[in-house]
Amino acid sequence: MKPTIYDIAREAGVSIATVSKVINNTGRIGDKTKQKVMKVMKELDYQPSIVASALTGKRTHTIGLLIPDIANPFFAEIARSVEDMGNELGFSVMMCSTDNNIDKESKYISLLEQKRVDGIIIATGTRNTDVLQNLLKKKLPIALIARDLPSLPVDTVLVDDYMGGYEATSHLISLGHQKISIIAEDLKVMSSKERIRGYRQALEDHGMEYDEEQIHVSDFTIEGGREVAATILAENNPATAIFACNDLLAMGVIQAAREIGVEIPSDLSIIGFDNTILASLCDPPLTTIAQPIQDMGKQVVELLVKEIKQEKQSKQRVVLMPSLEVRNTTSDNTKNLV
Amino acid sequence: MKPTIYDIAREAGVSIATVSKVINNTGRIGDKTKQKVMKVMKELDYQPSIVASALTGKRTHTIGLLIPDIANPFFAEIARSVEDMGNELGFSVMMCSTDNNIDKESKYISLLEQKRVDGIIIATGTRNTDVLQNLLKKKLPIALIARDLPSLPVDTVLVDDYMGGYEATSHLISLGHQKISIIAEDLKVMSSKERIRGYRQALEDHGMEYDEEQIHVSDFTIEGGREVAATILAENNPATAIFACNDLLAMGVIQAAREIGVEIPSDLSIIGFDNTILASLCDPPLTTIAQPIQDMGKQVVELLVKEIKQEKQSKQRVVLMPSLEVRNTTSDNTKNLV
DNA sequence: ATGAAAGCGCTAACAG
DNA sequence: CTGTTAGCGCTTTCAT
Repeated sequence: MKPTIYDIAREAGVSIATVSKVINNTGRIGDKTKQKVMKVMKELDYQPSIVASALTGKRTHTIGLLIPDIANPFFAEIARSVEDMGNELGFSVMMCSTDNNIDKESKYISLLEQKRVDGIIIATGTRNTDVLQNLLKKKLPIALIARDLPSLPVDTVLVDDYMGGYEATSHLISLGHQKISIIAEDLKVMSSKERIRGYRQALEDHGMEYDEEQIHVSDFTIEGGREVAATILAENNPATAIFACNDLLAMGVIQAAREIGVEIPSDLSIIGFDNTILASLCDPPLTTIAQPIQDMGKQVVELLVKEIKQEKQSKQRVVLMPSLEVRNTTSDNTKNLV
Repeated sequence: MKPTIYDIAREAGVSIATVSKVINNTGRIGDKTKQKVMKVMKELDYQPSIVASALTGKRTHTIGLLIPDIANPFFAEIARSVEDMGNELGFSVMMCSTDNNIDKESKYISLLEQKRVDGIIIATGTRNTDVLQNLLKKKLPIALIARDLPSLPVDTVLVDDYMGGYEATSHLISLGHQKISIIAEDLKVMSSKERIRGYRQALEDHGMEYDEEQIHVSDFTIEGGREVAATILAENNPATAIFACNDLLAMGVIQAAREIGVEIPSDLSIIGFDNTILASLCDPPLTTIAQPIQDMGKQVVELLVKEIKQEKQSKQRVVLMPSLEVRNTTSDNTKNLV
């Protein structure tokens, strides 16, 4: 069996209270006893049980990370930065892929509560406000990343989606495109709405017409992007540029274009969003709006941990700026220059 | 405060033992009391504390997953399948990215022990046999995925790397390539050795010369692949085909080739290993050796959980077959046909 | 400076 | 069929 605090106490000839104190470096213990206890702990390869410690009201030092899918490069990258920062601050992270499914989400959250995690970071897109509201009531610290729920008083870290949408569209416009389609993820999700708003504003600022018809909705899969793009390209007088609201969608657009022989970027310009590893590897490399993933992950964890340690009273929203990453899927709209 | 078993007991007018029994569905309890208790649990939104339950010797229903990097698509995909299967069997997974760093690995393992995880799945590549040996001694269930440690009696799920190396090389040979380089991950790691052995055997079976000079070593990063490939392509009479031991490496090779104007596949054929999402998205799409990731993840979890539940006595090795996925980075070696 | 003891929320005999 | 009770390993007053 694993040695317990009793074994250490016995072996060191002290009480368990003393051992506990040296473990936690609390109270006052003589230097000799301290050394002695530490020595015994080493010898017996003793590891305090976090489970037992948590039962007495201390933290579990574990946080939950709710994301749509860990196999999605964008979220995998977020997960990595969350894990790194969490680890640095002494927290392990439990991963929960919800597929944006409301049931899975609830189930996972309930599970995390049972396991008494110290806090939860949420990146999933469901508009599951009730469950979150509930968490809030229970005082379970939560923080949002890459996701916005303005109605909820929670720490949030995200990119300025409106700005991103604006920049993406402006880039396309500056290249001479007159008909620009947008493929959004989900009209009900805030970030999606904001990107569309940015798209619209850019159009209007440049005196171009905003046409509802050009708004297409898909999900966050390659397949989804492929299908929608196929529809768009099959139109009579198809758009010469497509703004895909995430890189995965953009991959789908590239595939769809390739399938019907549409050249990128000469026949069709494409811009994505996220700047995942895919953007630099696909063919041709994708022009996209970059999110500062590392920074975002780092900041949510910091916020959440402060919340956990009750080192702060007010909730915060930190909005980071996205940036345009020009690669090879966008170019002058030569067709219209003829 | 969260309601405890005492709250339920009081509210339902029974003892905590009774409540415990209805929670775990053990012992015999009258139907009425059962209903009553369940009703109260619902009303108070009671969730049994897994922490407390674990302290009494029951499982934590949590497993650790040690991988080099969750942001690496191959491991992210593994993680997803592990998470899904784990979830299905009632286990949460804690993610641990070690960067193949021996210290991080030890630290994470120690942490997982403290948190009393029920078992650990290991996919990291360090030859950290001591730590594992230790785990084995402590009877902590562990299982290996995509990784082989023949000296250790542990459940293992992997692909036949030798076969994969053989197929990859044979494919290249069948295309007429006479000079084939291989970029391996780490000569000390079993899977790497096996892939090289397969490469060598294929060469010999086809009456071709095996040349140590053609074995190059890198890591598992794009950058690493790029650098090594640059070296290879800068040789006097460079290889006409490269077998990159993982997809990431292959991405680097593609980049290196592009940088110096070497056409793929006409000037250079490339084959990867893993068949991650990258393989289908890069440009040109990568011919590669596919690992049945879903199946692998599913099977390790099953093995580990059986081990945890002590439903099996003997350790097992399951070796799955890889398969060749032909895409566009390999073609006839036309040069030599001239 | 150190120890005794109560208690965290739950499980598992053992009684009744 | 249900309740009493003794832990599980640790933290935390409160004495000494």
